[in-house]
Amino acid sequence: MELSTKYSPSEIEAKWYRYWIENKLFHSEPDDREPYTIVIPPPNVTGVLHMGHMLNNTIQDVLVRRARMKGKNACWIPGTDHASIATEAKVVNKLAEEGIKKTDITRDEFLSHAWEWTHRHGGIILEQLKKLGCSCDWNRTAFTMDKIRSESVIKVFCDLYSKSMIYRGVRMINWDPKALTALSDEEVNYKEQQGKLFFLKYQIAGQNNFATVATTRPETIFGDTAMCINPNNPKTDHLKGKHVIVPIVGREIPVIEDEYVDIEFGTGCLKVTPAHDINDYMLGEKYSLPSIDIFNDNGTLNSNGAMYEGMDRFDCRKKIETDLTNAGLMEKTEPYTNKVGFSERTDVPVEPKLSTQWFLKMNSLASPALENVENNIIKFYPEKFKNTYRHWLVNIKDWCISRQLWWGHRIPAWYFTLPSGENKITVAENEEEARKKTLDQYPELKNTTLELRQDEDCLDTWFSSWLWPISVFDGINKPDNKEIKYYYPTNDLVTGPDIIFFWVARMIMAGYEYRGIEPFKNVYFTGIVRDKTGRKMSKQLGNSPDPVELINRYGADGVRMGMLLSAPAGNDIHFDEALCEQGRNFCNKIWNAFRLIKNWDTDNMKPEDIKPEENLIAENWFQNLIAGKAVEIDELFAKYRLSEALTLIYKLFWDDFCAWYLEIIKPEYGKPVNRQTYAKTLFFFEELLKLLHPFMPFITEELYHAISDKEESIMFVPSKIEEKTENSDNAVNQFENTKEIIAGIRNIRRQKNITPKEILPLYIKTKNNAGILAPIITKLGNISEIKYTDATPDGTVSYLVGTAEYSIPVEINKEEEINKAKKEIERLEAFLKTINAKLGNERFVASANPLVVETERKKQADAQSKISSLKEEINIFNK
RNA sequence: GGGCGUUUAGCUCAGCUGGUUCAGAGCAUCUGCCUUACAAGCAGAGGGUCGGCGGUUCGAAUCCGUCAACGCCCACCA
Repeated sequence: MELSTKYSPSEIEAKWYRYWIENKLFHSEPDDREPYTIVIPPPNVTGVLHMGHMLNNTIQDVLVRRARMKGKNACWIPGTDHASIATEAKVVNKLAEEGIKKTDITRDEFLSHAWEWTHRHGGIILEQLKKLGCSCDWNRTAFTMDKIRSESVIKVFCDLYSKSMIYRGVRMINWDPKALTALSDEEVNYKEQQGKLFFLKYQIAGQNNFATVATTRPETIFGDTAMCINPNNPKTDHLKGKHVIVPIVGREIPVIEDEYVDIEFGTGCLKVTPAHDINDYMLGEKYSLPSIDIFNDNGTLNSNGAMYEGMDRFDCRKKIETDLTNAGLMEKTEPYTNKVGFSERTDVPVEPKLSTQWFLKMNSLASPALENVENNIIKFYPEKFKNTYRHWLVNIKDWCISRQLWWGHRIPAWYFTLPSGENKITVAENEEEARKKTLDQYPELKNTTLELRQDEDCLDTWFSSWLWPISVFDGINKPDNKEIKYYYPTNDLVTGPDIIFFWVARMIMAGYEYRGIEPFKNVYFTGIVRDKTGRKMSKQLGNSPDPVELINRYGADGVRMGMLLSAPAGNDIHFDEALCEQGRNFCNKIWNAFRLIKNWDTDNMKPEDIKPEENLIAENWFQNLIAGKAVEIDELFAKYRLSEALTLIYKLFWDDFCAWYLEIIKPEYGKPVNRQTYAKTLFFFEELLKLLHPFMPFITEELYHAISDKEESIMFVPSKIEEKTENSDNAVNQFENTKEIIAGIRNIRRQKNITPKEILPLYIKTKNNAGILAPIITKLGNISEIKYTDATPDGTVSYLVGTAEYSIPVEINKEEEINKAKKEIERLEAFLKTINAKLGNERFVASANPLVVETERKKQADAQSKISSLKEEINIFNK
């Protein structure tokens, strides 16, 4: 059989993914096996795959495939998120390109455009995940705005409202003047801005004197309803009890006193604008100040802005600076750097604004969420994120859940007016229900034409996401259904720490509120994917590689390995394409190991009675090695140290299996292999493939079938590795020692320019030869014979492994060898000195662990014995 | 301003409750090899006073204090 020396992934990947899907191998149904469940963090429905998704989903797939292989009923639920603000913004832009303004069309028209957009672009990302090899149960694909999920959201809203946990209130919120919506605190990013500090002069009422105020936002003077000073500030004493006049508008406002004002900052006078600053708002509440809103929703000034009405807030700032300067009311300006909040979605400065919004009370939801992370019912990996989590929950504020958007779940609240003229609200799952409820509550409305107007706003996207682990199993609408009972709580959640509040914390809250139990047991926080210079990957920088392009270039297995190698939990990953190359090279190595084994002459295999001794040793060694490694891998998985688990398997395959095991058992060219050895080798190869399968699903499935005829997919085949025994470590250690002996031979060959083909004898001077695996040394060292001697023979170069001395006859430079030995003696003597110091220290011998003392004694003896060997060697040279 | 975290080889990191010759791994680099599985490979080698200073201890990369640099989160003095 002729096989290319290079592994080519593309056809193989397509073939096996098709096979997995056609045979429904990812599909899960409840049965009597133990479930293992992951819900995907739903990506934006119209998004495309980026490197963050690659990392996140590779990790999930590794965990799912590992669980599946361990015999669990693994179920990975895929799906997408409607991403209300982001998607609505995209649709608005698209309509704008066609010359359509959102304000010119009806809600229904807009929504039909949005759905069309969603259907056109939706799900691309899920197709990309398939390329990566993700083993999601695609029959269960969910969408946050499909029927089940929408009904769940509405139901939960009504429920929380009926429990008085949802309320409507006027609050200072972050307003996005571009998206025309309220934002939650978490959706605002603060950035440093170069601006100016303006010193404005307010005339003191009834005097010809002025009080100066320092502000960064002179355009908000129209909303001023007080000036505030610190009662303890002597410099502003003269203002106590006075009134001042707001420039331009000429309105008189009181001077109030509060210690909130920083005496050191600016002039010690603060202008108070309750409608447009969160702190001023609090002052306004405290002193019952009126609140004057001066902005329209789009950030232009309203009629309270006098002659500036209709002007944009930033234009107004410039204009008012000029006007105040001309009027002599601008004392001065200074350059000033401050932090301004920007909308995460539209990147425009947010405007603090008083507005009527819907809120969810968080206190009662927060306490079980906090408690069950603190007590490790839900574990975080890495644990450090518990700190962040705790901090947020302890200082939690009510959640503003309404958004002034159309794309999303419309708030199920209906407004109506009583005959008395009073306005009322009914919250119900639909209009019909609302009508019924309203009429039940107000029988007097029965004979009127009751007009119900539904709230125009939508719910925050996260108000659907927080139900995700429940709603994907329809556990809100049908709390007792078979699926939710079987799959929930899920096992692992894999996500980024940036959404720990948005999503993780709130899912935990919803879990306890609606199921009375945690939604998942472990949370694995991935890092942020950065480029190799440490910059965050972004479209703007253009430093993010296209994941699909990477897969085409290196193969999905190669890319998966590249991602994982650099990704310890919680650390940012510095992504470098070189790692994908390493992954691809590894695939190639596996492929070539397969070629070697596959091409052995199995028709003329030797009968087992002449099985070479070295094969027996190698089989025994590798058997023990893999048993120990399997245990280590389990331990690493238990700690979610996937990158280390992969590295371990990588070295096991490459260094131990290929470089040592296969080299030992490899028959001479064209010669047949021993039958037993062959069977054993196939066994090892298949077990290695199984260990690798969660990380590299495609190549392992391909080779599992190609190496020997198999019916079943590798993904369900449990490991057949025997348990580690007490003798395992001995066998492994003995082999490690042998590797060093062989390395010594190779080293001498290299130093003396002796080709590996030249056969050499090896002399060994040792007190016991029990630890020496002669047949292995003979084969891999290309040694003619091994002779045990009492003294180092003349005309040889020697080296030490442990306490034994090995020598090979070569042409030598005595001077050089003596110097080498002297150097080594020097090193050993220095080492011995530190050990002697330790052992000579009574307090060490008395207080240290006896085992430690024992090893120190052994080190001492070893060093002494090595030194005497070397001295003897020098003597021989000097003869 | 408050909190959290990081700092170990050129790069990315491991080193768990101090003690296994503990200073490690992978990649990169250098040297020699196209040795019939694999040059996307093989065989070797070099490279670090574990961020600085101080302390605890018989013993510190590991524990404590402090300083520095970097990163993240929270708050947001107009």
